[in-house]
Amino acid sequence: MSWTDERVETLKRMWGEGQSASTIAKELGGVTRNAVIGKVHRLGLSNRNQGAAVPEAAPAAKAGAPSRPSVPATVPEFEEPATRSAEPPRTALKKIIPAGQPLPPQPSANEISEEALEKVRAVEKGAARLDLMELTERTCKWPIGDPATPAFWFCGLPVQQGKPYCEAHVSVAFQPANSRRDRRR
DNA sequence: CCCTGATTCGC
DNA sequence: GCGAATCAGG
Repeated sequence: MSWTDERVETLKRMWGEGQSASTIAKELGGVTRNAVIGKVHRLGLSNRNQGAAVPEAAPAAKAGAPSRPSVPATVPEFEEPATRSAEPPRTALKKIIPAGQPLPPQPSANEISEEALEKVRAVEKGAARLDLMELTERTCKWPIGDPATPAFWFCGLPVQQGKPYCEAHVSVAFQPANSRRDRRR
């Protein structure tokens, strides 16, 4: 695969949207996230953040391969804001959750088999208890606890292939239509 | 362990 | 220019 105009444009757009390199790579196909990152740098749009000019004294010397003349490069000068009455709103860029799926709906334990519920309980005791930041495409995204309290985490167990949840949570999240079908009243 | 972007350097 | 390997961090 090569970087056609179209592909570059997609790259620019997605990178601008804050998508991760790996996500972009998947979207484009035929390239790895490394390729995407490399291209991003070559295009000169590496810094999604514009204002962070860190002086950064060269840490130098790694044992293996210091062959860089280490050019300070052009550090764009930045001005100290004269007025600072209040904290800047620090309105961040919209961030997009890396994990593919949106957060799951809370379980409504209506027509779920006792067996499945039991399993879930057992699983939740041994869950990985992951933080939001730690969720990936392969970690169960089932929320446990009250999001408003500190005692809130995500299951985090290995997901079932292609699903956002682990096996136990898949079984309560995706009920077969037949089981809830023909519930007459 | 999974992920993220950053950097280097042979091609 | 390209991107795998590697680095550094979460």
